[in-house]
This record gives sequence, C-alpha cells and structure tokens, in this order.
Amino acid sequence: MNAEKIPDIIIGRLPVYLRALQRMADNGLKTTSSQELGEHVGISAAQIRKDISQFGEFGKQGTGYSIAYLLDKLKEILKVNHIWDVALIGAGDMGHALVRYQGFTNRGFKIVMVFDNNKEKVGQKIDGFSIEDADKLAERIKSSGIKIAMLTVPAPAAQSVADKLVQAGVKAILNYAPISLNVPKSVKVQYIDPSIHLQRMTYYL
Amino acid sequence: MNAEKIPDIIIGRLPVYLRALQRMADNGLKTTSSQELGEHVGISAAQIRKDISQFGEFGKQGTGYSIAYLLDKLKEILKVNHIWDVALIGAGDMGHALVRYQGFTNRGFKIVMVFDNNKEKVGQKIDGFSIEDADKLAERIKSSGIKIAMLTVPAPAAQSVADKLVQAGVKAILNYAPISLNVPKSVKVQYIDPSIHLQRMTYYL
DNA sequence: TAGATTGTTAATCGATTAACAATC
DNA sequence: TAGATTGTTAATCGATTAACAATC
Repeated sequence: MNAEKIPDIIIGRLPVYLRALQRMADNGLKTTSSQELGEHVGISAAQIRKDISQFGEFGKQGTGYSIAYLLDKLKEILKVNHIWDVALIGAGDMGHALVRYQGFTNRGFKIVMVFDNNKEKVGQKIDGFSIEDADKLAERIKSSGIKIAMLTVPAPAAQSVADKLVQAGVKAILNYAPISLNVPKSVKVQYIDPSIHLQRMTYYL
Repeated sequence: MNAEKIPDIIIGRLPVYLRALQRMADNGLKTTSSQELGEHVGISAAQIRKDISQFGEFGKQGTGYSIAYLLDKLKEILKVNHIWDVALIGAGDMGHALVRYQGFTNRGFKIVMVFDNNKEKVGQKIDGFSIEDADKLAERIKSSGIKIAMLTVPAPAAQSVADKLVQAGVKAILNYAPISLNVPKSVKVQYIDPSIHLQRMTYYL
C-alpha cells in the first residue's frame, strides 16, 4: 500500500466500488473490468483504474480484476474486513428505522447500543435491546471502546451530544440532525439530511 | 443571475448555507459575514463569497450580508421558495420514518403520496394518509405532475421502480436503496446509504 | 499469437485560495 | 473618517481525462 496521503475524494468513491462489486459477486460474477465497473457506478474507467492503483496492482492486463480479490482488498483498505460496533443516539422514528435496518449486516457495522434522553423511553426495547439513558452515554461508550456513533437527535441537541461523543473517544459520527457540527479535525463527520439532498436537485428542475 | 453554467459542486454547498442562515435567522440574527458563515459550516470565507457571487451581488462591503435577504435569494436560486410535492415509494421502516419526519416542513418539500407493492399494506394509513398500490404509481404520478420521488424500497426492486418513475416524469430521485441507479442524464439522483457514509470514515480510524 | 485491459504518464481541466481595490 | 468586508482577479493547487507501453 502506498504511504502517501490519499485524497479524501478517492476514499469517498471506494465504498461505491465495494457495493457494486459485492452485487456482482452476489450475482455469481468472477471478474470485471474498469470499463464494466464504471458503467455500473457511473464513473469513467480511467478514474476507476487510477483510484484503485493508489493502493496496489490488483488487476491483470487483458483480463481485468478478480471480483473476490478486489472485494477483499477494498474491505481491507476501508477497514471493514471486521465488524465495527456502533452506538446510536436518539430513539425517535429515524433511530428506530436504523436499528431495524438490515443494510448494515455484511457491510461492516452493527448497532450495539441505543440511547435516548427521554426517561420514559429508557428501558423500552427496540428489536431486542434496551434503550439506555443518555446520561450514561459518555461512560458506556468510553468503557466499551466504541469509535463510531450515529446521531438521530433533534437539531438543538446535536452539538452537545456530539461534544459528549468526542469526549468519550468517538472518532466517526454519522449525523442525521440537520445542523453542521463543530468537532476536532481528528473526528470525522458525515451528514445525512434529506432536505439538503433534495435541495441539491431542485436547482435543476 | 449569471447565465453561465454553475458547477454542481457549488450548487451542492448552497443548501448548507441556506440551512445555516435559517438557523441564524431563527436565533434572531440580522446580518452575517462570509467569515462568520464559514465558521458555522466549515468552509473558507473566500469560497463562500465566490460561491454566492456567482448569482449576484447580495452583500455590502463593510457590513456583510442581510440574513433575510440572502435566505430569500438562496431559496429562489434553489427553487425552494415554494413547496414541492413529493412521492415516497416503499412503506417499510425507513419510509415510515420519512413520512413522519418533521424536517421537510419549511424546507420546500411535502410528501403527498406513499406507495408500496405489498397488497397487505395497501390501504393502511400512515400519519393520516393511505398507502397506495405501487401498480398505480406511474399513472398517479403522471397525472399529479409530481417531479420528485424518494425511494425506500429494497435494493433488488430499486432499478425497476426508478424506471417507472422516470417514465412517469419524475426528474429528481432521492434514493435510499443501496444500489447505483441507471437513469437518463436529465434525471438527478441523490444517494443516501448509511453504510456508504460509514465506510467513508472507517478508512481514517 | 492476437486481443484485451491494466497501470501510469502527461496534458487538460476545474476548484480553491490569497490578495486587494472598491466601497459601505 | 476609519474599519470592515465584499466581489473579483490572478496564482496555486488538485482532480480528471486521454493516451499508450506493458503484459496477461
């Protein structure tokens, strides 16, 4: 693997390649080419080759890429060749939907704790495990060594919860609250806000 | 407004500015500067000024931007100064969460139809309105003139539903299914896949 | 072998930043 | 006025594409 710094924009495309390759594997395909993969994900073949080649020589001239091998390599690069425990904060509708979501299985993640600050919800069960008191969040996350959290609390609460998560050692936050979070540079944040995504498209309508 | 083509990457930042400005307005602030706005959203002041200046001269030297005025202008540019009707396809957990989501109000969107292909779900109510039969999707969307859809169906069904949506005149799809969609260039797609977002961060852990 | 496809280089294209005159 | 901040230009930086030798 290349020791130089890989641009974040390339890292951002790798999960998309991974998802498409997994789909091909599920369909029983054994090999693919940058051309074919590119058609699936809507990215040029040249760019796919360039992206992949940042990490090693995983293809073969003439025949392309072994899907199984490239899958392994991408999982290793993205560190999803093992399962990450994830904490979820906010047991509202969105939190419930994420707890029940089947799409984390086989993609490297598992929700193992759910918190809410509403005392009436604490102790209730979602899909088998109990909602815990948000007051215990820092302590529980720190002692369990969890590095990834998903934030599905209302916007006004998001920053203060994020501060606690950072304090507890969380290094990656998937933020569903519609607000930009202020965190140290060592902590990564990804944003999911359906209104933002929709507004990105209405310009073109 | 500038007639030249605005890069998509700039369009993508405008909703983030809009969200931050709305928050400032809600907090009673009247004016802001590119510096201050930049600190809120994590973008350089120079870039914010450059982005905004693509569309006109909305600021004043010495005092910055009127928040109310810039909000109006951004809403106008993004065409969210009126409410768009949205169709939702897939009444699973995620679909339910989106129907109940409060975050579309005041941001330009309203879900007005929900479809599912499960005949047992058809006719059931979510938050006051009935789940409709997915067989009627094309017809209903076409006759209502809806241009925006949210897709919360399982991955294997997503492409064929997307084809029907395109056929029915939909021009913007917010896709929650974990698969890249193939659509004509005139149709915009935005992707929300929590596993993809998480995998984008694990590289750095 | 002949055909296909990689990995990589160089050229092009596009985005970001720094700096500052204009001006509120 | 003096200070602040915009809009814009030029310089820098970074990403994408095209092309092709290497080679399976």
